[in-house]
Amino acid sequence: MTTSRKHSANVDTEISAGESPSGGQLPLSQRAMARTGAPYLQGLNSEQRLAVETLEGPVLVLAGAGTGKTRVLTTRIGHILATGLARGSEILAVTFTNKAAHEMKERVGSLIGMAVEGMPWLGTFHAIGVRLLRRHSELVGLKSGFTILDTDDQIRLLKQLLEAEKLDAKRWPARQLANMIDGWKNRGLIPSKVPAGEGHSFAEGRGVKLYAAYQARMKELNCVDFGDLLLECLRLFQEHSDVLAMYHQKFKYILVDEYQDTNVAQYLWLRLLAQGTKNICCVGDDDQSIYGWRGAEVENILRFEKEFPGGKVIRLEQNYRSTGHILAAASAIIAENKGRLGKTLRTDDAMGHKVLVQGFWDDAEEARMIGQRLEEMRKTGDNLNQCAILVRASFQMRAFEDRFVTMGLPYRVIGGPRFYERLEIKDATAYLELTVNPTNDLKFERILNTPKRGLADATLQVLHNHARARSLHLMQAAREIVETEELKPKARKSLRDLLAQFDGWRSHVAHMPHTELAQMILDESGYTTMWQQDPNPTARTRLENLKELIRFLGEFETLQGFLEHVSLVMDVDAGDDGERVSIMTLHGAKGLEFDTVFLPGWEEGLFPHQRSLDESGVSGLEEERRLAHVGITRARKFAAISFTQNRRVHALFQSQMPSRFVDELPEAHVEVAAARTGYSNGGAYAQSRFDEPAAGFTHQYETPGWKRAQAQFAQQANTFQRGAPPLRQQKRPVTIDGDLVASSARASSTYKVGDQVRHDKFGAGTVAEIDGNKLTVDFADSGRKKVVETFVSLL
DNA sequence: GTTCGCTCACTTTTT
DNA sequence: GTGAGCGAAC
Repeated sequence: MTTSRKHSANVDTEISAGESPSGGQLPLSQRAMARTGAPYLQGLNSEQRLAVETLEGPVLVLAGAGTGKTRVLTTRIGHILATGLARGSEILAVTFTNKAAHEMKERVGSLIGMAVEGMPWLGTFHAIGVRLLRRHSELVGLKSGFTILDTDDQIRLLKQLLEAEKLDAKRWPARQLANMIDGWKNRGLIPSKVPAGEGHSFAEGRGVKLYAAYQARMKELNCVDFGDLLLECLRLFQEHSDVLAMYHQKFKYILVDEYQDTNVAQYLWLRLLAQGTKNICCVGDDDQSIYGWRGAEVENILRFEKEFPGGKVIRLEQNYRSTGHILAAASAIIAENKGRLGKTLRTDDAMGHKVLVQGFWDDAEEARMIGQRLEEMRKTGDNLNQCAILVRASFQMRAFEDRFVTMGLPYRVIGGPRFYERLEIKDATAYLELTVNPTNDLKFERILNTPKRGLADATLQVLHNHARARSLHLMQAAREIVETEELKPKARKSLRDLLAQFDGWRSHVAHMPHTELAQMILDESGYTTMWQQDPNPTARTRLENLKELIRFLGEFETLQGFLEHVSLVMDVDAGDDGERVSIMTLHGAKGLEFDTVFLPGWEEGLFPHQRSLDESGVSGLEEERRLAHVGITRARKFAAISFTQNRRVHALFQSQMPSRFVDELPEAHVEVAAARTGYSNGGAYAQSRFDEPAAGFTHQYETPGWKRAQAQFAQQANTFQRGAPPLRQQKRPVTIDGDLVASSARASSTYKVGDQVRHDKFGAGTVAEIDGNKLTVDFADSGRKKVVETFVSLL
């Protein structure tokens, strides 16, 4: 490190003075670069610089925690572009998450000052997969407008298949089948390639047959699931060598982020593409591979040199994040693992605080003590945003939430259900999707009777039969059915009304702003009303979410653009401010860092998790250990590990043993928290049972006072967290809100023909027609438009 | 067609 | 202890 700092300093001198002692040792090209100015290379250490500049041939960058992995990746892209070796469109850069893709785009952009559009092939495996498939859909038996199934749709489809096979849904749950199929897809196996015997575990050996049926059905519906986005690409490349050759030509450089998380399918995909230039650079850390359970193969990274002949391995071992003791503790733990490539992290930072190890009586005490510590920190001015509690399993979060609610300590839970996984958001997008694309049967099923309109299973059955007999999609089948006597009058009318509504909405797609159309759809369909009338307190949040959805929709040009995005990008950043402690799982914390990290629940059976040990034995244990390593390395300045003697496991209290990982911590870098009464006899780590007279506390969880506090907090949190609503209502027109009734039902409009109105987007205009809450307005600048009245104001 | 109540399972989670 | 999902009763 020191050498490289000197080194970059030399480059500086060289530019100004034109001479340098080390200048002569540098390759010409690099000296030239330094002269023309390669500011992005400055500040890199020698390892990083090597990783950036080794462009030819396969390279594996083993980037330990906090060693500047993303920096290397983005600088490498910048370097390729700056040296003119390839254009943005000739670089394939893949990540796992959208978040990572975004970050990379942003950082490359600011590094090079280049437009993001210049890198069309920077994205997630799945996003790039879609892109490839859309281009060549016909070659894999799809039509270009194919849709992507989410997990919900997938399960729904599988359920139908199971039903058709007359299999007991209870004995053979669709979810299990879905997992099995996903597993196969992760391994790049199409139905015919599944090893004999594997499907036998499901439904008396019908597993593979069901998989094949599922694939066939998806083709009929012109859709794919997430796994297919890769699998179908593989098939495309394997069966159409000309297409593959084209991409070999195209992609001059390939970069892969988080390589340790790739599954077999992704590996095969990469290998096929890398056969072209062989310039593939994989960045990853075998010590941070924690996704084995969802198909990631650490083997991919361990075997890199074998699989990519001539490949170089570059290790980044200089850690810029954590202080000495923390790094030493993390290193000692991971050193226990056998199957690893091996790295030695080092830091120039001070030793800092030792890692604190502390035992507690139970999870309530654990939460209380951590809460207390956080409170003290807050009082002394520490930023709670820089503090995190990282748990192994989400049920552990509860104790902390309960405690923090009582204390009034602000916190945020990261990793709950994603925005687009919420029921109301899925329902709403289903309506939007159907308006644009009436052939999406799974979405049609989803909303047919939501809100309740008397169109349940019986009706659906009729529609299904008709659709199958005449090979129509459900919406079309419905159209034909309402013309017959097939349905009871009530259902028939209800269905006819629904179809008419969709026709109405569809007629607006072309000329009505899509946010307004979306609002109209949600109002007229009765969906908003459904939640407004729901006495459940969660309904409020759901309405808020719908509002957020409309707002988010506004960030897209068109409805179609939005929907395409939604199927792949499953998250919206809910920008919330205010200082809060983060509570999240260890998995969720990967890639993040905090000044202070609490690691509770280090107990045998919980961490390492029993199930991990049972199901995967030693490799399971090693993955858990990597998780421990990930956890500790999240901390910059302070890490506190704790365990409890007693924990509620399911319903009952269990006596717990400290995790074996606790004993693997190096004595020299750990401080065992001394309980106030002294624990020092016995040799075990502190049991702070006597620490604090727990008496009064245990009961308070049922007291009315506590419940009140909780309710109050929840309310506050609601208004506070969701923040803007009251404010936003004043600033911009209300979209969906508690008091907005299904607006088309409202008899009279507040406007009359001839009124002069203003619209945010279209400017001033004159009302020409009124239809319920929809106005036809002649705008001075934009001509005649249909708009929803809440979007305009009187001039 | 809807609602109620019983049973079951319960680690991690992205796209 | 709790929530989801399914089947049986209204």
